[in-house]
Amino acid sequence: MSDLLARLRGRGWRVTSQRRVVAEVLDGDHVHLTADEVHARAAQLLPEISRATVYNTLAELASLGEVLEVSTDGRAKRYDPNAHRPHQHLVCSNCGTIRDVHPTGDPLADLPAEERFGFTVSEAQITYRGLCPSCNG
Amino acid sequence: MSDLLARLRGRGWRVTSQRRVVAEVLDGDHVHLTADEVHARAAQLLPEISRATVYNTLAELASLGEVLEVSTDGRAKRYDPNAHRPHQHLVCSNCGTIRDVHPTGDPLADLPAEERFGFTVSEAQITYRGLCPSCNG
DNA sequence: TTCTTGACTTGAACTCTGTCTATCGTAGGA
DNA sequence: TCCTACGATAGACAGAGTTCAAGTCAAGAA
Ligand SMILES: [Mn+2]
Ligand SMILES: [Mn+2]
Ligand SMILES: [Zn+2]
Ligand SMILES: [Zn+2]
Repeated sequence: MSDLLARLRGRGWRVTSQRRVVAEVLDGDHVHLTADEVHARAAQLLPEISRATVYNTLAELASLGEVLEVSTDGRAKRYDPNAHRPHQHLVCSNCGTIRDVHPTGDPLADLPAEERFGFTVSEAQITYRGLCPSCNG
Repeated sequence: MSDLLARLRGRGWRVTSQRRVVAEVLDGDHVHLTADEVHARAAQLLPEISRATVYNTLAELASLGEVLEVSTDGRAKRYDPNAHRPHQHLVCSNCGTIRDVHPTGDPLADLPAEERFGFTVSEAQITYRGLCPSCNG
């Protein structure tokens, strides 16, 4: 995420303190925070940052392909900085923990032409569910 | 869906006019309505039906396994009467149309043990995305 | 360095989706 | 036909996200 700010500057973005702290909060592996979680952590670094700015920045980063929007349950969307290596998600049905996983093979290959209804299919999103070690008695 | 009411009666449910119209609205193939869409259609058959009753009934049907809750986007959950044959979903990225699809093979087989992080994995939900014939110029 | 300006940020009101609760109504058994 | 526990209702409430008018400031120009 460190050169993210450089890439954004290259695209003509103003680099503001708000955007810097959002980028900082989104650093790491297996990070899948909700917008309000991002806001809470950003506010520890920059107390006056507003909710609207966090929502705006996350939506912009997502539309540039710099972060992924992940909705595993019907609740709040989660924001994923691991946008440059394709992956899927494994979610604990009990506690909600999310891990990045890398299945073998091409998921699109399993959808035969007669099951495509004339669609141009470009992507397959897989959510694996189960119990994590802590929740699995 | 016609014998649904019989199954519910067998489980000790009271068969009310509200539950009848919800069951009627949920009949058909490739049906994936939101709760408020179900409410709107039910209200054409039974104008005084309330939003709360539709939400309650759908949640109960889902917990009995009679309908599926599907969340393909971060928006409203959709309710799927096709609960007795396992399937996945194909969604148009442009207009949101949803089709039931049946991929070949077992999706769980593609997740190797070293990518399971000690989880007991029981289910894989796949959302295929692309453009439907109408949206694909 | 200072000036200028349009992009960015803010906070509050607003929308959408879903839940809860107190009260009223009725399906179905006695 | 009567009883009553289960179900329905309206409206308040909550969580997630969006919108907007007004104020602020990053960064290029001079
Ligand atoms: Mn991820
Ligand atoms: Mn379906
Ligand atoms: Zn768990
Ligand atoms: Zn379409």
